[in-house]
Amino acid sequence: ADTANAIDALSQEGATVGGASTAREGSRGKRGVGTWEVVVAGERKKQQRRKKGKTRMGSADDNMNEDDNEGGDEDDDKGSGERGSERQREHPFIVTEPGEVARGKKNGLDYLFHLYEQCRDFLIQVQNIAKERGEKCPTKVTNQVFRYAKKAGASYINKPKMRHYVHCYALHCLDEEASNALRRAFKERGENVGAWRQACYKPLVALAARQGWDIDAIFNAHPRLAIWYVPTRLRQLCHSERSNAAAAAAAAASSCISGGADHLPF
Amino acid sequence: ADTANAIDALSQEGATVGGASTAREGSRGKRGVGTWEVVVAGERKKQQRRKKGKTRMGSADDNMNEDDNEGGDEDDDKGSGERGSERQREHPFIVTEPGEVARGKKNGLDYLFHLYEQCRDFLIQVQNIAKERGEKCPTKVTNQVFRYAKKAGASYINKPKMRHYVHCYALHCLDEEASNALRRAFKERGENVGAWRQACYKPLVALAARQGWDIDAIFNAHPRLAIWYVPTRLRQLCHSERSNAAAAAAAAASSCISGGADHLPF
DNA sequence: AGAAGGACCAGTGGTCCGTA
DNA sequence: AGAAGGACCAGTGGTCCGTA
Repeated sequence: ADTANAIDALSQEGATVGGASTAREGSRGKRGVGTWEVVVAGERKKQQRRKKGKTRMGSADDNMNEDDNEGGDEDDDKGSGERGSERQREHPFIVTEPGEVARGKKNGLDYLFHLYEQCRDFLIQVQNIAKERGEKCPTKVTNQVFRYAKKAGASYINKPKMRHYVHCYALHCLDEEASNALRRAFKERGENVGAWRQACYKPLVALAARQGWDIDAIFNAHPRLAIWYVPTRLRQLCHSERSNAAAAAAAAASSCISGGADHLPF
Repeated sequence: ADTANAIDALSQEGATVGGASTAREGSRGKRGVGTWEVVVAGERKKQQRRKKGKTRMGSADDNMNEDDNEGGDEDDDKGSGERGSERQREHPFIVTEPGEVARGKKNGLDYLFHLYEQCRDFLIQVQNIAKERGEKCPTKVTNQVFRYAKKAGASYINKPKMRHYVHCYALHCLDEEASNALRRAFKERGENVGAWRQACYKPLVALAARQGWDIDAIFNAHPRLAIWYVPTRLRQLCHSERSNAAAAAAAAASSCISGGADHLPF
C-alpha cells in the first residue's frame, strides 16, 4: 500500500525533475521498481566501476544472468562518453510531508523509505537464488544484498546510508501516523534532515516502552522491518530509558513503602 | 533426560579414569556441569594462557566476575608448578555405545554430545548477560560463546571440534534411535570415529528427504539444535540429493508419460 | 554548515593444515 | 594412520571521516 503510494509520488517527481531520464529507463525498469531510479539517473553521471583484482565466485550475488553489465541493450562502461567523470552523489534528503515532491536537487522522505522497500526486493531475490542453489539463506539485508543491489544497477543504494536512517523507516513502519505527524511538524519548522532523523528516536522509544522494551522483538514482529538490523543507537536508547523507568518505578515504590519522602530520598 | 544420562555415564568414567581429578573439582564444579570436566582435567596439564596485546572491552564475554582467573580459591597461572608445560590435547574420541564408558586415554560419544549441551549452557549465559546490558543477543553458538567458554575454564571446548561433529549431534537430537543403532553397529565393526562421523550424514539426509529437504527448518524446529549453524557439508548433501531425487522423479514421470522406457532414456 | 558514501577495522564463520 | 585444535582467511557488521 505505502509502496504504491511512494511510487506515485515519485512518478510526479520524475515529471518535475526529469529531462534526460528516459535514456536509462530501459535497463533500469526491468526490476519493476524503476520509476524512482529514473529520476535520480537523470542527474547522475555514468559511474566508473572499480573492479578489484579477485573475482569471487559461488555466491548468490554473482552470476546475475544478463542483468549484470547492462545486458548490452544500451551503452556500457567502455564505449560511451563520460568515461573519466566521477559518479555524482545522490541529492541530499530534505524533510517532506507524506506524498510531497522534493523540488530542486533534493530527495524527499517518501523516496528514502522507498529505498528500504527496494532493498527488501533485492533481499528476496538473493534469498531465492540461495534457496535454488542450496546455499545458506540470509534473513537480513547483509553486505551480500548491498553488493547484489549495486550489481543490479542500483548504485544509489549503499550500506552507510541505509543503516543511517533505519530507525526513521522503523517509525514509518510501526506508527505511520506518528511518523507523518513528525514529518509535517519538522517541515513546518524548517528543520533539516539531521534534526528530523534525531527526532525519530523519541517516539520509537516511547513505543518500545509500551511494548515491554524488547526492540528486537518489535522489529521482528513486523515483516518489512524484520529484515533490518536494530540500530545500535536505538538499542542503547531503549536500554537506558528502560533503566531510567525502572529506577523511577523503584523510587516511587520505595517512597510509597516508607509512607512519604523522608526516607532515603534518592 | 539424555543429559542426565550422559552425566551418569561419566561419573562412572570418572571413577574409572580419575585419580588426581578432585583437585580442580572446586573451581570447575561451579557451573553445575562439572562431572565431565573433572575427568578430563585429571589428565590435562595446567594450560598456559596466551594473552594477546589488546584487551577488548564491553561485550558479554568479558568481565565474568570472579569465575575468571580461577577466582583465587586455587593456584592460578603464575605461582604454581608446570608453568612452562604445554596444554595437553583432549583424548581422541572412540565410537562407544550409548551409556558406555570409554577406557584408557579415550573419550566416548556420550561425552561428545555432552559438550554440545555445555555449549548451550554457555550460550544461555551469554544471552542473559547481553539482555541485561541491552546488547545484541546471539541466537547461535558464535565465536563469542566459544571465547566465553574458554574464559569460564572450559578450555576443552573449541570451535573446530564442535563444528566438526555438529551433524552427529544433530542425528542424536533428531533420531536418537537411529543414532544409537549406528553407534552400536560401528562399534561392533570396530570402525574409527572418522568412519562413524561420515556415516552420520546418510540417515540425516534421509530424514530431511521425509521432511521436504529444508535442513535449516529441521534444525530450527529442534530447540537444542537450533543454536547450531547447519554444517556446509550437510547442506550440500541435502541439496544434491534433492536434485537427484527430483531428476529421478522427473525421469519416472517422463517414462510414464511416454508409456515406456524407449523415449529419451536419460 | 549539513550530508552522502568510500573505505576502513575489529571481530565472524569457516576450516585447513602443521602438530602430536 | 587417525584425530585435535591453533591459527589463518575471506568476507561481515558497523560507522568514521575525508569528500563535495
